[in-house]
Amino acid sequence: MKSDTLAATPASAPHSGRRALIASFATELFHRKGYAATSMRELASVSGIEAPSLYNHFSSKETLLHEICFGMADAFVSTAQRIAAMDLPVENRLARAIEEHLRLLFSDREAVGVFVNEWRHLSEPSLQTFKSLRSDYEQFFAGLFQEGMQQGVFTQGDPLWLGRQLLLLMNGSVHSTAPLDEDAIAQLGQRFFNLWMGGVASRPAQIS
Amino acid sequence: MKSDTLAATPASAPHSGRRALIASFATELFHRKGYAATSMRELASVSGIEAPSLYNHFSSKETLLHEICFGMADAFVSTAQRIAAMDLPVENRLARAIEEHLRLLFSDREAVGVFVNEWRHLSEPSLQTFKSLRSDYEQFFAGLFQEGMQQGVFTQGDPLWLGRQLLLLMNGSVHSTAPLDEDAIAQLGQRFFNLWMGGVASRPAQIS
DNA sequence: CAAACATACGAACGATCGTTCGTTCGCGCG
DNA sequence: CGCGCGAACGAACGATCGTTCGTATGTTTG
Repeated sequence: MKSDTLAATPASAPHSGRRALIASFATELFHRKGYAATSMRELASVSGIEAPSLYNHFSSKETLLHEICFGMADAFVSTAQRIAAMDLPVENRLARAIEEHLRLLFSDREAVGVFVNEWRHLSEPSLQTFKSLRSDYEQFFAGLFQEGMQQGVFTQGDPLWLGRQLLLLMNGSVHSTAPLDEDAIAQLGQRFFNLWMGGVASRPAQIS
Repeated sequence: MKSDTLAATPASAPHSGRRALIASFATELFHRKGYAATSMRELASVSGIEAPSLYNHFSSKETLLHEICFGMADAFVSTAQRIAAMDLPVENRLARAIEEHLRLLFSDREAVGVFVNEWRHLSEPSLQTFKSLRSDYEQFFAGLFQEGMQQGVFTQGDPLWLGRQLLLLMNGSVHSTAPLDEDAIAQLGQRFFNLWMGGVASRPAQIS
């Protein structure tokens, strides 16, 4: 019947990246409309199938969110571990951390948007695990600032506060529209690094 | 029957701030769980009434969101206009803008959280109006940076980018747990101002 | 060729959604 | 006293939610 025409397209991609495709559609929807406001039927619609068929690829709606959030979380922490192991001056490690964070961020801005804004819809115990990973990553940045302060490279302050603020700042880039190429990302990293290290004043600030 | 006991409590507050109370409960729920994930029945439950009774005070769920978002938006833009009219050096106006923004932010962190994160669930034409107000506020900060650059007080850069980043940074404080008193807010303002003007480096950054 | 498997489907489940309706009840005002 | 009105309620509406089930079909494997 209609299976000749309808099944033709799916069959043309035997067991190909259909699952990954659905995940990327889900990422876009979760990012643009939010997890709670996205229905499985809508996800199915943009995926070109019916809602029940989604469950041949993912066991639940939350599984989709889980994969997106933990996929990004794992990428961030493993990058952090790689940089932490580098034998470089602390300010260079910070510059590297900024650049790598931005690189990861711009590799999939929508996934990062979900990672940043929708993780709270995870349920236990995943929620606790996620928070733990997130805390690890914050601690990595805090550690850089603390180390820099001990060496006198950075001015004194609350390292954890500085780390969180820096992450907050960079993550804001998920809202930008245009994708950035490799060079533009490196330049943006410089921009963040310079702002963070030197501020915006032409001379040291002097206000009571 | 039960009306003797049930109606007693509501009657004790004749036509008092019931409406405002519901709005504040809604703010807390929208902030903690998100607009889409908050049901009218849950809001009614924490308000101590049944769901249909909510419609004696608000004509729809979105009306609640509308009031919260535009309440904050109006407060922010009117503050901006007040500061813009001040006869002060641009860096002092920036410091004032930071402090007043934080003051407003900490006057109701939950409402700001909704203002920042849940506005996208507004529908047209409110959505366009909101974006316009938001843009006005960003332009106010961008204007400060641009003015500072023309005077040579700030280093050159993209003023709109700087403005958005600064707002992003400050708005992150909605996630902090503890409320801050007047002095603590002023100190935090100084902290932001110093970070923004002078960065974190003990000496000017020097990395290729 | 047949059995097993992956993947799609329509139908439908119970739950919950935002909201409407008709009604009741108590308070304040004439 | 009586009358209206704000504010509450239970019942219920249609819609939509995430998900399950039985089934059909096409591909892969033995």
